[in-house]
Amino acid sequence: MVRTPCCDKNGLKKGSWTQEEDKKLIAYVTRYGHWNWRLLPKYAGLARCGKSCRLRWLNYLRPDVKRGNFSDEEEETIVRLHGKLGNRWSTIAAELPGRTDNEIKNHWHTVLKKRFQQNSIGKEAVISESSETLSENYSDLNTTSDTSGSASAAAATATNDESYDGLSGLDAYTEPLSVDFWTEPYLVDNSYVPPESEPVYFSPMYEVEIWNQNELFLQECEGLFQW
DNA sequence: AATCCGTCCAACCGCAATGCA
DNA sequence: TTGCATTGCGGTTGGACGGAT
Repeated sequence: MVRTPCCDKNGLKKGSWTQEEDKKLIAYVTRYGHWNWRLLPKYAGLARCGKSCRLRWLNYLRPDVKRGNFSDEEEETIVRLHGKLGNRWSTIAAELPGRTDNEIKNHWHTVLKKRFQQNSIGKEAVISESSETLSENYSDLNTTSDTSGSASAAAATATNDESYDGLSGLDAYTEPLSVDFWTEPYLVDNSYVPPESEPVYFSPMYEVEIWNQNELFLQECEGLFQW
């Protein structure tokens, strides 16, 4: 979606994720969990590095990721915690269920920071800078939030709704899947023979019958992914 | 209609922290 | 205790998109 797709020196794909890749990742993590991000893409039939898979799952595909605009309460929390903690986005994210550190970081840089800067400029004309603490600036934001930020956020959301956002692709669980999807991981990976030290029972190859007769699994997934 | 420009945000990168043999 | 592997975090990038010109 964003970066130009390319392959690195190891032949691993980079750039935006396709619907098919999302399906594979969701299907694998839902069933087996993320017991080892490094080995996961190999077992899941993905030509991605584990780091990329982890990021995609945590920031976008997890069933509990909240999409859409930030509420006033959420923005207030972000501003307050940022004033207290600084750029500790993961800690801030922990206080906002369903929001990821990446999402919060982006929202801060695109909306809240500007609001904060505008607010600071406005206040400089009235209050001497020396007497004003950073936290006061932040707390001020809570009562002066205008609608411009929300409007732009809403516009961005609308944009996302129209394009492929990965989540619409989760119709994977409501629309019939092709046989290819469930068999492709084996086709991709069948050249890989895990060493004895690796837990082969986490591999789809270990449960071929389940992956081929996936009706029950699909029903389980439908219950988990109701975006 | 075409082009420019600013905004948004998914994804990458590098480094720090943690786990484990 | 040490060194390697893995995970987690924060900064940054750059393409898509929409509005302005």
